[in-house]
Amino acid sequence: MPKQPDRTNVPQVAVPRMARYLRLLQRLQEEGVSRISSRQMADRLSVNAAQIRKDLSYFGEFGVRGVGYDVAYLISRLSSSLGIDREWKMVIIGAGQLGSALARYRGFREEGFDSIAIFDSDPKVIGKKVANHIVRPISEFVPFVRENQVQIAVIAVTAESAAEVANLAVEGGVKGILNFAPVQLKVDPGIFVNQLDLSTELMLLTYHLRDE
Amino acid sequence: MPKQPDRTNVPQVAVPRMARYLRLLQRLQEEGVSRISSRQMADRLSVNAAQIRKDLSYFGEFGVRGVGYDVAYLISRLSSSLGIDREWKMVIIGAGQLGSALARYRGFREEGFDSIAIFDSDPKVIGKKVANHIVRPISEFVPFVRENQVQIAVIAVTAESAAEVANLAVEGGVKGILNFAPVQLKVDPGIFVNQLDLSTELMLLTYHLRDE
DNA sequence: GCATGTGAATGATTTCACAGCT
DNA sequence: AGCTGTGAAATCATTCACATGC
Repeated sequence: MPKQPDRTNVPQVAVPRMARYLRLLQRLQEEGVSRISSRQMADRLSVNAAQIRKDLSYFGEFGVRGVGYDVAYLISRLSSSLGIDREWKMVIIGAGQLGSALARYRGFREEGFDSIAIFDSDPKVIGKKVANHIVRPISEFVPFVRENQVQIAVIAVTAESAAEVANLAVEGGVKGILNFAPVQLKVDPGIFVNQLDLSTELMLLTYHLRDE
Repeated sequence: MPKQPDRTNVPQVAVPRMARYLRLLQRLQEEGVSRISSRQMADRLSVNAAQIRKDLSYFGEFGVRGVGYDVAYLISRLSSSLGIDREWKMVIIGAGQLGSALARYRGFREEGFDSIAIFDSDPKVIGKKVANHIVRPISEFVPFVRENQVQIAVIAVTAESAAEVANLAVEGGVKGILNFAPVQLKVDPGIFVNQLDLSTELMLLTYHLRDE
């Protein structure tokens, strides 16, 4: 009987690494590579080969001993493990600079993330066209999200409005939030929030650079 | 003799947490709070209070026993620990949607990050105005960065051009790179790269949502 | 009494090293 | 011979619990 991978003991930190592996594999496939070893992947990513093998093993046995991994097969299994083997419906809240840029970003659609609407509360912005979507008033948000079974909301509003907007998202039944506003959101358990703060990302640089 | 905090044994993961603490403290200061305990901070951030104290202790002794931390003082010490107690000169490469949005983002300047120029290779974009800067041709990049002692480059170009652009950045003497392109950059040691991939951030959500 | 700062204990993650398969 | 998958060892990080000081 084949061992069933148990998702409960996947280390948190392994998940973003899996995404990086997938990125590399997609690139390799474009380059025409059809088979690869953990060692070769490790060289390209500057990580330890055993770590790659162990990370993959949390999700299943994808390789062949003595041979390596089939690139196409591994892409398909990783995509499935990361949940991007299907389309996700996503809306963007905040049609400012960042929200508009996100709405237009092609990389999302390529990975199965489909921005189906963009919302704002500013009457000056509502009705304008952003990336083949008309900016909708935030008042339409909850019914829209309910009706269209939207699973993901991307919050690109100011720190002041973010908490309020997050409540609407939860009210509408959204299951995951990617939050660019620099505030810690408090949401119901069962709703997953990924907090992304661009200034914080720059601080990671300055921390390392500060005394050179 | 006071113990000197030894930066070599600061856990990697503590650094982004420090940035979160700083964010909270800035917010508390706006709310008029002047003193806080690790417990109160822990409650607001949903983390363990001992972790906050230990993280802070990697950088010094900032609190008073029996009393807590002075918010203004802790902000100043954290800012210094994270290297944002001064202005950083930054340029943006890529004047597409994301690059333009980043150039206009006000949050950067508030934390001391000063975008002093934006570059692109597309003649259709060069010369246009983005957030009070004229988009400059990439050919001017290396001399500009050298002359102005730019320390940080933000890469917001396609995956295809990113490696090339990173080489230019290093050639110009940039010390830190924030890379939004979904490729692993290989740069000289001593240059610090923070890789930020927006699709990957969404995958963190879908991983958790995939079977609900 | 109250809250910090920190060794010591626990827990998590990474790396090693090798059995097992091709 | 070459490479995966994985227990066991080593390393790294978090939490406990309490001495120390206000």
